[in-house]
Amino acid sequence: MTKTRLTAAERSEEVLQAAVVAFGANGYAGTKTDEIARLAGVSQPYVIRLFGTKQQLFLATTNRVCDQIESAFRRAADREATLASLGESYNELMPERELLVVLLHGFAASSDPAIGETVRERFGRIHKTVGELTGATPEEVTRFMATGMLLTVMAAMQVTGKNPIACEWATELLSSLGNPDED
Amino acid sequence: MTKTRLTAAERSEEVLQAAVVAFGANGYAGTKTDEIARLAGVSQPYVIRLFGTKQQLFLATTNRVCDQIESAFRRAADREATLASLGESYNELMPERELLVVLLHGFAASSDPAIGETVRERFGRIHKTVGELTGATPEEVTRFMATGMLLTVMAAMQVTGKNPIACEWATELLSSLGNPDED
DNA sequence: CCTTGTTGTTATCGACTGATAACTAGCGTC
DNA sequence: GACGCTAGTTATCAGTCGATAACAACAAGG
Repeated sequence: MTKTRLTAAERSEEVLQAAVVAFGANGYAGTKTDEIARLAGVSQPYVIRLFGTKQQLFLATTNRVCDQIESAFRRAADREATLASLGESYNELMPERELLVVLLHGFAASSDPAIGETVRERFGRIHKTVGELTGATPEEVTRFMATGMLLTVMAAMQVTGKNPIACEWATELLSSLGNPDED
Repeated sequence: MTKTRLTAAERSEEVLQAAVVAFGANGYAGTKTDEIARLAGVSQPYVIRLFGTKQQLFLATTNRVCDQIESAFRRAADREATLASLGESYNELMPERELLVVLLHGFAASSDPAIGETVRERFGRIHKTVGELTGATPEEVTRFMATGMLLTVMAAMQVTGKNPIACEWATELLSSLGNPDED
């Protein structure tokens, strides 16, 4: 457990992973840089120096999360280019509940101009990517995104993911997602 | 513009309306009680004394917002008990973008146990209410909620509501909501 | 008009929190 | 094996923010 010295890039990567967890749990305004630092095992000022600003760290975290979501969709489309296939990749994403939830916190922090701009751009990109990957109709893509938002919100409410909070409506709702009348 | 003296209940009501605006704009952690106070035209300590705690004020705000959403749905069902009718009431809710967005901020703040519990309870209630009011199948209700979440997220991103931020994907997405292949 | 209860304010605390500055220490290299 | 560069720390500030306490002003009743 001796202090392992890493390059700035490597350490930034670790901090970014910690940031996903921390921001996912408490959102942009609700997360202190000190908590991220503790999760990453470094000092709080160093976190700031690596990313310049809490805001920039959040933007980096958001972009990283969106990259991961998109690449998960790409991998799924690689196996089978259907909405159903991409939908299954949600389950692949779910275990790390934070991924989706960080995005939700980005939406919530949209009143900050820089965050709003980033988040709109990334959401639009995901929307476009899903359409291109599957060749589905706009209506189908929109419904897919809608379902995704519902799952994201439920993840934020902690009724999905590992050890979810018990909730009758949640289980009922999830089961009614399993059998859509078509697809 | 002389100081109008109100009863505590009346003033609380005004503060609550200000809280909807403020929390809707910046979320739970991102909003300062002082800003709510300024919006309501009273001093910050008085806001605290009326509600005890910032958290309790947020809970009151959340509950009030959910009440308004539910009653909007009830009014819509009173006119016509279909999902399409309830869906139109979204447009009625939209002008005050904040209403939906406050709820989103509640989801985002679910890591706070008290907020999480409240928000889960209220979301489940809305879900149940929609089902009861329309008699739609669980799958239909779920899809309705999913669409609602998508609209809520878009409201948070400021691409809907009065003077929305221009966005190609947003207009495209909204138009594909207008013509679902059935209903 | 004076007392009393309720509305509302000003003053202020104490904890927090992002950011800066200045210093320390490991690692390669000539 | 000193030098220099980059990784990382400790110390600390300056501004914020929720909350408390003490006080002020207004209205109603006797």
